[in-house]
Amino acid sequence: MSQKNNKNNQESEFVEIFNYAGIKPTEKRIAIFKGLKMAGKALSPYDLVQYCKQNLGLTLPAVSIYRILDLLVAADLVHKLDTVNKYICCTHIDCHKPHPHTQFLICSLCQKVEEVHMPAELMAQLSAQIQSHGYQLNSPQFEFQGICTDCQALEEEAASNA
Amino acid sequence: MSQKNNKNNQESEFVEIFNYAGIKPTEKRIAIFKGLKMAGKALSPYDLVQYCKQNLGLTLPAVSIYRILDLLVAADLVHKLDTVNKYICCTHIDCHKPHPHTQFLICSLCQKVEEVHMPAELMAQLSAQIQSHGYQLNSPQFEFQGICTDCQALEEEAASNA
DNA sequence: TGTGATATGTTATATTGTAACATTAAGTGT
DNA sequence: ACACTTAATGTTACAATATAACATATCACA
Repeated sequence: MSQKNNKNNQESEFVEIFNYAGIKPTEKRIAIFKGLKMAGKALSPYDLVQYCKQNLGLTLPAVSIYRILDLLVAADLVHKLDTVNKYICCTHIDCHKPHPHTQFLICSLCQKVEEVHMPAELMAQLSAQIQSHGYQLNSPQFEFQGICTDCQALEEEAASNA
Repeated sequence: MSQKNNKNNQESEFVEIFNYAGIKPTEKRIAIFKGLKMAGKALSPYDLVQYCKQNLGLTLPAVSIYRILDLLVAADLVHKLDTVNKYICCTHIDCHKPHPHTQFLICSLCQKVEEVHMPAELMAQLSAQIQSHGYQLNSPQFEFQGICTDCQALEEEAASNA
């Protein structure tokens, strides 16, 4: 099977995902989604402009990126990380069902993002607490800031040198 | 006791707080801190420019606000809400001791912020979970987005009218 | 009172985000 | 195939946010 076929398979996979999500699979939308998936980390809209230009040879105006990202977020194919104003590809795009609470761990130094799963019970307790204070969660998404293992190691190294 | 004396008492209270926090109690710093306290809600740096001009008759360049806010945050007199890029006065400035985990509930519609206290055990479990994924929390602060009771009511009203 | 350190102001500019409108492309019915 | 409508993207302009580099002012202390 040639590279071209692999590529086409991937493209058609995206088309399928878009169709399932109920949004039209246009060239630009797929490119942005693909870029975000390829990048494997959270990107800002302007990061994506760069990424698409360098890695996909596609020059898009920032405005289009903003618009398309909004669309992808609304379709739940992409998550917006409010704490850092970046976007990340949903890891559940293959399981075609609404997914439960999503928790993101964001490294405040290198900005690496991990989508993790915490015990459902713990998240339920947390939600209950928040609701007991009168707040209704609008999205089942939590973002937590921390320092990832890599950056912890770097920090320790720097400290021992100083 | 005259208004003037009340004001002076308040000012001197601020001076005391600043001294305790180890930062010099300059006029501008106190003004910004006071403004944030008076406002009683989270403000962006540019919001604060407006607020100080209108309510304190003090015109400060945004740059100074940024700088002073950074300082106040470092001194733990003010919290920065990363999710909304706003600042809010710490509610514990009177208790002169390092305070434990702080949780903020932020209304995603009206931006009202409440600093709440959740069960220490729940927060400990949450921290443990986050750390078990290799992330070390850099600040004991959680921000949760939701819709406050007031805005919930407004939404229901709007829905019934439609 | 002079002098170094700290605090604030000025100017300029980078970055991020949106609004208003123009253009292009894609469907739809005849 | 044709005109016609709608959706998608691009262009331009600009508002809002944030920071960098440097200038000036203020304070503390010898």
